[in-house]
Amino acid sequence: MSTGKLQTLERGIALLRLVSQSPEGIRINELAEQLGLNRPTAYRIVATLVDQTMVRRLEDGRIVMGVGAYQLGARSSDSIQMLARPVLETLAQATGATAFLSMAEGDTCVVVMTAEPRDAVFNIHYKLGTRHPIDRGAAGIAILAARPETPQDSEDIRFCRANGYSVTKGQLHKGAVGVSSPVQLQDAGLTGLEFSIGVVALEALEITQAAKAVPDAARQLVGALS
Amino acid sequence: MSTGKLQTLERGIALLRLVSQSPEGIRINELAEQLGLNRPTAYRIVATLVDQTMVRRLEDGRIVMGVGAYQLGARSSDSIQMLARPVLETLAQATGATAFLSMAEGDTCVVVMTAEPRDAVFNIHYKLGTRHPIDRGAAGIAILAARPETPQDSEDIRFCRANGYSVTKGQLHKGAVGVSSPVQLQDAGLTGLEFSIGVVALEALEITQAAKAVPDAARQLVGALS
DNA sequence: GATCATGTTGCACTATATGTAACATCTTTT
DNA sequence: AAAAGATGTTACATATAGTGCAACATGATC
Repeated sequence: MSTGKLQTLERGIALLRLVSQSPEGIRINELAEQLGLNRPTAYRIVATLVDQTMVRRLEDGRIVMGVGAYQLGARSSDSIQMLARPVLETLAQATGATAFLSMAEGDTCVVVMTAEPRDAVFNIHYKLGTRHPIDRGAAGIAILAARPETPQDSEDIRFCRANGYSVTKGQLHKGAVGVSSPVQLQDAGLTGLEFSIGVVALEALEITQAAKAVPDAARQLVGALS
Repeated sequence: MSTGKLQTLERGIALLRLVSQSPEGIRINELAEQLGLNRPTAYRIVATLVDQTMVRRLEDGRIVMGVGAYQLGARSSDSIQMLARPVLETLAQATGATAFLSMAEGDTCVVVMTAEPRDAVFNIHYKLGTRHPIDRGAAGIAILAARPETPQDSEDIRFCRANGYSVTKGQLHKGAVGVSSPVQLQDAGLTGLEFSIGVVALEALEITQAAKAVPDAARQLVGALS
């Protein structure tokens, strides 16, 4: 193969992905099978990744993610935030409300980044790192709406799926209104990362306007990340 | 080479590391130079990693971390927390105080995980994701103490470096006492990831006991992560 | 005590990654 | 405006690096 992709590296990353999807750990045999490699090959990839602290082996041989991967992720979040920053700023300006980027983590929804409008007299300060149950608040609803339909989906979720944005009033805080859209990274071939972007404000929020600006911002972000 | 490590994969990870240390992006030429590869080789590695969304290329060619890396990191944090959990639980039980794991992020210090003592009447609830300036509070001080000495180091930092743990009273909250130790991952060959572990309690905290238990927990955690 | 599952190493083969050289753009210099 | 320099990218021949087979080691299961 002259130019093009490096097979060994591709396999290594693929293996890393598989490990990351197995919080309880995964065995070499299973890795080999799932990736269509033979055992020795999988073994060598694992050995290399262990050496680099990207994965670790538990006492019984199971393989789990390592500190190195965590480190890379922490650093790359900076890079992502650099991209998201302008989108959030614009959104905050356009709507006059506090813009946020949230992310699913298990059954909770975490605030990853926020931007506040420059020239508003009052605005909501949405604390970084705040967690809510994923089924409450506009951000979580938007993320749920991006998942495959289920019969138990709430009214809010179905609304969001149909219209491209969620609206919630007072679900997280009395008097607070939120509008949010999923960041559809699946469209860009990314699965397993669930973000939503949106705005939150006092009841004065102009929903009609936000209902345009928010999905727009979501699309922009997908573009920027792909 | 019969057994042993896979060169291509090693190089790929090394490259990924370098990129992660360059928030503003890095050029192929520089990657090649720093890693001792020739340009085509670096190019092929980058092409492969781009394909896997581990890195992205900016319009002008610079290379930055991608969403894939973020994803892996997010997942591996679960795995790390699984390891840290028992250490924190034990620490909380032993001291009767709320135990925490914190991490440096720029010039702030973030609470990553906590454990509360089972049978205490009162205990402090330390909110996940809380951020403080890194130079205030026991956790941040401990992290600073693990860094190379500087002339500007505060009294608290020097104390921690000398004794292996930091003690602060009321720096973050009136009446709250914190004891913390750095998680010395450098010893395990990991650089760039700065954690500290510790406890926080009302003034009643038995500092002598905590001063033993906390550094101990830190050592355990280093062992578990390496 | 035999069979199976899992982790690990040796070895011969060749597919895979490599380095050299060359080409394509795009800047900067003269 | 041509020339020289960066930078990104592709072609091709070579040999090194990765592969698969087979075998061995260990522990679990029957």
